[in-house]
Amino acid sequence: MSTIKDIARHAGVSAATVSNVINETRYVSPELRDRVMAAVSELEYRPNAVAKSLRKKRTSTIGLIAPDNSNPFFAEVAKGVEDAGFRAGVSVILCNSDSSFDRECSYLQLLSDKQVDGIIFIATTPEIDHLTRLIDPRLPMVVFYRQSDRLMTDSLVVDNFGGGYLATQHLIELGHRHIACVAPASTNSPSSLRVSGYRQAMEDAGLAVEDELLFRGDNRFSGGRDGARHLLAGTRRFTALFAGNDVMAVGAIREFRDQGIDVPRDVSVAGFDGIALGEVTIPALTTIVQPRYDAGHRAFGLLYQRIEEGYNGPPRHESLGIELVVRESTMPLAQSQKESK
Amino acid sequence: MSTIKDIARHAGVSAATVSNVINETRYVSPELRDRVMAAVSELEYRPNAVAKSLRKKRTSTIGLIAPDNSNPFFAEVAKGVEDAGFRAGVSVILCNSDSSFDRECSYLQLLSDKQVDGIIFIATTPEIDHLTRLIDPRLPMVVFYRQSDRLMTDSLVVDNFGGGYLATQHLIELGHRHIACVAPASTNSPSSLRVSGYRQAMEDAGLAVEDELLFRGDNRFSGGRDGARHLLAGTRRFTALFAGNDVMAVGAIREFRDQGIDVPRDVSVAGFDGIALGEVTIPALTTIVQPRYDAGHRAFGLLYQRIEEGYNGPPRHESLGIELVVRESTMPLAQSQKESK
DNA sequence: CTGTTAGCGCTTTCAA
DNA sequence: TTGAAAGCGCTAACAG
Repeated sequence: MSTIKDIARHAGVSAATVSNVINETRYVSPELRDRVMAAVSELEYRPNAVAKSLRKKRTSTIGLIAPDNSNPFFAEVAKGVEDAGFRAGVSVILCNSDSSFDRECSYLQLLSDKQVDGIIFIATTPEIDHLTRLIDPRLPMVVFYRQSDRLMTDSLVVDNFGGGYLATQHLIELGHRHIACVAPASTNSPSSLRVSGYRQAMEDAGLAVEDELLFRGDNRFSGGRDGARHLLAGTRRFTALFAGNDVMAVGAIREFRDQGIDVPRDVSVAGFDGIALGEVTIPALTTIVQPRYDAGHRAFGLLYQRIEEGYNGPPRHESLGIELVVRESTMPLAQSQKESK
Repeated sequence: MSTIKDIARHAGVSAATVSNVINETRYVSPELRDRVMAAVSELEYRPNAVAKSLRKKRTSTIGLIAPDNSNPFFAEVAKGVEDAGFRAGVSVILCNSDSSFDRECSYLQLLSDKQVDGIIFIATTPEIDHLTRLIDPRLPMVVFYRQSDRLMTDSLVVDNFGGGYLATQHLIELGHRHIACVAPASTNSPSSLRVSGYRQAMEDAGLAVEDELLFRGDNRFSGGRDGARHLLAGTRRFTALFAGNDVMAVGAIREFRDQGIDVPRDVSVAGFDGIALGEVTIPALTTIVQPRYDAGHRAFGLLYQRIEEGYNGPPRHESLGIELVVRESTMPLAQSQKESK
């Protein structure tokens, strides 16, 4: 691998000149420019990005910390980030936290040590203030779902409470009275806010939230299955289910089916997230759609403004729009159900 | 941010000594060690990984190039890579090629410029020999699904042909005679080998492969839908479908349903990949399961042996086991179907 | 046992 | 309009 010095020697110019023609950073006479270019292609020179980073204190790399890239929701967000990054010439380091506080810490440190230009952080632990204290506060960071006044980071939030409310309200309007809920076990704000929205909608409609109908599991297909199994094993009847996210909704629907319960005929199920998968499952999922790909894009944009465009103002808190999309997994409470339960 | 020199000064030792205590790279007397440690924690010193990389010619970073991280199959492989990397202290740069040759090139260059220690490449373009010529052949690389003698890279392959054969044979054994096929449009070897396996199984059973029953679309839910729509619009009857991958299978099942065709009653569908999703769809997917997470792990392992463990031998070509898992989306050809078609 | 020195490959003053 | 020189923060000879 040839270095800038090899090119300089080969072209009979100084290293500075080589650098200047490559980066178009100051005028270089046509003759020299040509000689440099020739040397560059002859020796197949490629600038060493590590050296450049050390010198410029800029790596053109950001980190993306998310719980689990194999969950379609995070995968779709990640794709938005990667895509925006690619266009802007910045690469993204993929970090799965596995919803573990320790792993979040490790990655935060690692990224900071690697001198990334910024971090996109989909946090799952509540102690986020502690986390950010781990790293230089000047390191640009955009956090999903958390907004803290003590935190000087930008954030991208979604109205989780409103979404939970909306989904539950939809179920209530369909005539359901006994509505169960499954949500991620983590006490992280996104899912608990969704559950709060569920509670509020129930309360506003004068319906009781029965503890037995509230299940917390892990944020995967299996979590949804566990929830459904648990609910079915309980003594309380229900005709509808609000799942804290689509993946759990799909898992729950499957478990219902395995136990002879049809969705939506016997139980209506509403999810949250709007992952692509929800459009093709049978039944297609009624859910609160949030823009995943676009969220990734916007998160990157926020970061980029600080990294490249010199924005240095106060933290910004943008919010993502959500929308109730009614598909096949919910339906009006049937007369037969009303009578039997 | 303090540097190693700050620590050295603060502890009254040389930079070399600081480096040596931090990296435990040679014996340092307890006194000095303590002083260094004290300075490190007082100044909250963190070594700059970029500087270290420049010096050591090692970045502890690898690149992962895959078509699309939001496709569950690649997502699950990526997770395996990331997880193995995390444990070994190497970070992974996420690169979506979007199945575009240009983008594969860009990323290969980028990664190489960034001095990554290795690349895991899930290639989708046939011109892979050209691609690898873009970068230093000494850069460790493990390629998925391609095995080229001209290529000096390690590879991880799966018996795509055998899998396609197996899935089709399963359909044939169920009594199906008119078996359609949808597969990714790319002429990349994985999917075309799967289709070849399908063809061979048909031929071995004395069945005709009808061109009209072969559809190529994109490797997403929508590709599967397109395939189903196309097949249904055609004049040829079919009672079963082999989909080149699970995502297309799920899309196809959904489209069938939208057009009043029930799977598996009216049409049996078999997929390929074994993504987690296939266990929870309704109907659950009959498919050729390949180890996704484990594949990522193993790919990383191969790379790591070259990066860290000094392996410098000839290219290795490992293969991943596959398995036919029969679930709900396939069933014996019903008498009624036999008569009507 | 530890410190000095050189240098990884690049960019950026500064000087000409 | 260009070159020389310094230096980003670290590690690895080499000396002592």
